[in-house]
Amino acid sequence: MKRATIKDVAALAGVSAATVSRVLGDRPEISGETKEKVREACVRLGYVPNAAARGLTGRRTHIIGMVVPDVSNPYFSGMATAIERRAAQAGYRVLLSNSMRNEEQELRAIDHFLARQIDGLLVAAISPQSQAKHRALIGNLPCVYIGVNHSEACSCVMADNAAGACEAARYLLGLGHRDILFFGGRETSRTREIRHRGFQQALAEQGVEGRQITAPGNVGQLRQWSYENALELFRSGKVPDAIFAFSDITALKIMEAAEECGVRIPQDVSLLGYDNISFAALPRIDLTTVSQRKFRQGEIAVGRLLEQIHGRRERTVDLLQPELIVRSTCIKKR
Amino acid sequence: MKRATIKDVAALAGVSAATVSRVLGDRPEISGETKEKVREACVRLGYVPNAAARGLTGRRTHIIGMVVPDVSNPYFSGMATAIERRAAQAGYRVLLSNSMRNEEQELRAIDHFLARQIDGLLVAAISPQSQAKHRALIGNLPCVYIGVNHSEACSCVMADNAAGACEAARYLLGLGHRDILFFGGRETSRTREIRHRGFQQALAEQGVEGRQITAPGNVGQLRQWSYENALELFRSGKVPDAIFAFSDITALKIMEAAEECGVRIPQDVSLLGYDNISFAALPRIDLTTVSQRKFRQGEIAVGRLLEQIHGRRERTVDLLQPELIVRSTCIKKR
DNA sequence: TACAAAACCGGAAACGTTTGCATAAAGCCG
DNA sequence: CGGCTTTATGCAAACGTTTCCGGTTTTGTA
Repeated sequence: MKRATIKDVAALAGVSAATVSRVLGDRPEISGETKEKVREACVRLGYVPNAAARGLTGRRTHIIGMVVPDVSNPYFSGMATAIERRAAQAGYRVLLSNSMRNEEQELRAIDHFLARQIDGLLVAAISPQSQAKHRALIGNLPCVYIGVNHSEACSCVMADNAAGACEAARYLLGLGHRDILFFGGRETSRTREIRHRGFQQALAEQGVEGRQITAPGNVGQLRQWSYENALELFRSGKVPDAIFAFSDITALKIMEAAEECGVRIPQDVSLLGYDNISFAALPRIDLTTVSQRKFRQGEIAVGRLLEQIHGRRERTVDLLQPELIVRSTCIKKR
Repeated sequence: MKRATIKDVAALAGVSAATVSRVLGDRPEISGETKEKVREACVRLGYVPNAAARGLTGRRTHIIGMVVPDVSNPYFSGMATAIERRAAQAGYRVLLSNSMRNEEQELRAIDHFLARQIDGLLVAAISPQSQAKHRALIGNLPCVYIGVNHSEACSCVMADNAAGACEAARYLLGLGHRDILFFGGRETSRTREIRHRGFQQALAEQGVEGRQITAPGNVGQLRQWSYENALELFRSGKVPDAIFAFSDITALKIMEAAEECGVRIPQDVSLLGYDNISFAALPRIDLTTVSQRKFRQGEIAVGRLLEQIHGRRERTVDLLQPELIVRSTCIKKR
């Protein structure tokens, strides 16, 4: 039950392999009649070109690689869907890898992808150190970073985290809160750093000082950490006016801890998230948050990558403006 | 900046290409000394074997294909993570495709995958018709179906949906509910059919009759449909004792509609979901549901697929026992 | 009608591996 | 020390395409 090759098709159609190849490429130099015959032979044999052989002749493989920390995270799974769809439309397939926030795994994945002759790479790097190491491997392979970027030389598409955090913090200030706590995220996370900077800037404008609590870089389960530390916070009694959570997932964990401790949101403390994952919109949650437009990010990233693959080599940077989504977890300070 | 080939390595190490190939395969018939030399040359040149060429020689590509309806659905994204991880551990990469519940896209994806000489295929088929069509394409390529299966001939791993639904329905009956509504899912969905069958069976045991509301097969946004129809249900005033939702996502939409209509859960109506997606565990949601153990499913699926790839050709069927997760959305009937 | 230009197609090399077969060197036995 | 087995390596074919370079045949033009 071996698969038909181009030679089989050629034999059946009574032409040469070269001709078949040209028909498949829909090149102009063959007669309509021959094309017909060849196409017919193709379907008769159920012929499917062998991608490996194609890749070998030095041309496109039509595969792009994508490495993210974890697709089961709604943020990345949303992006992944958008990416896969746009890529498929353009005739590209995507090879997936989860780095699980592990530098070695991230590098190994990229290495494997390179061996596969991928045409381009999309990566959500876990750290600046890690990204720096990619560069050596990648060479001048088309590549765009998604979500975060730590290099002046790389193309990227990301949300303007500083602006988003700034806008959100201003909103909190506008509601009269002054004791605002920035909660969560790994201290090594660049994204956290940027959001925190936007947050600080907004506070500084009003001359108020902010607090923060961050997770050590090496915590395995950030969710777990968030829950435990929120619990501790609420039990300590030093509950702030408002909490600016690093992410929606973090915010959800904070809610959970609050529930546990009898702290009411938003009556006792306002809570603001970041990401606008789908569950934030549920009535029972109804979390005020900032939308990163991950879907759009994915689409743009693929678009930019394809541009690069097709020859455009300048660096591109797309900064999407995040949007504050006001729901019910933040209210005016009494 | 061309990549180094095996010949370059061979030249640098002063051996033949064949020898290099054998070193890479860590074959026993070469001397330790030569191995050293070759390995050294490899790192010096930053050599990475060309996977296309490897695939061409008729051997393994170490790629498996995975097609699911939509990775942004938490059910599949959880499974995808598990799959990718297990596959990576075994040295396999995974090519991802979303069928978006579209038969043509599903088939096209499989076709592309075949052209890529994948070693095996994991698919969550969208319908029996669709799956029947795969069979012709796939031939005897290793393949295991995940989540659903409609063919006696295919290997598969799935949760025992009938048993899960049955157990859940018995639980509802045990709480004293008699007017129980099975809500949601596409009428064309085999999974829905099976869950509904389990549900009916449990009811039949007690001699009670069940109602059901299903979505037409062609609705685009099932979530939207669920929300609207739940709204309609609650507004009609014909609120049942309990609702058995086809999935957690559906249940979430039902909650949303209930909120909107002032119907209280669980005081006015008990609600039970299915899937145990992560958000079901949040205190604000705290949905009673059935766990499908999607993570475990993914792991087993990869395991079975690898077995097939490595030669074992009998059909395997793994039916995981689902687990009822009791939370707070179902209470005793008043 | 003759000849150049187009149009169409085949031959063969090339892509980077793996592997069966051949071969050379080395070790073993008596 | 001569034949024989082992061990270690090289040669070359094969995998399925694409594409360059020509070679026929047809068409157009004078």
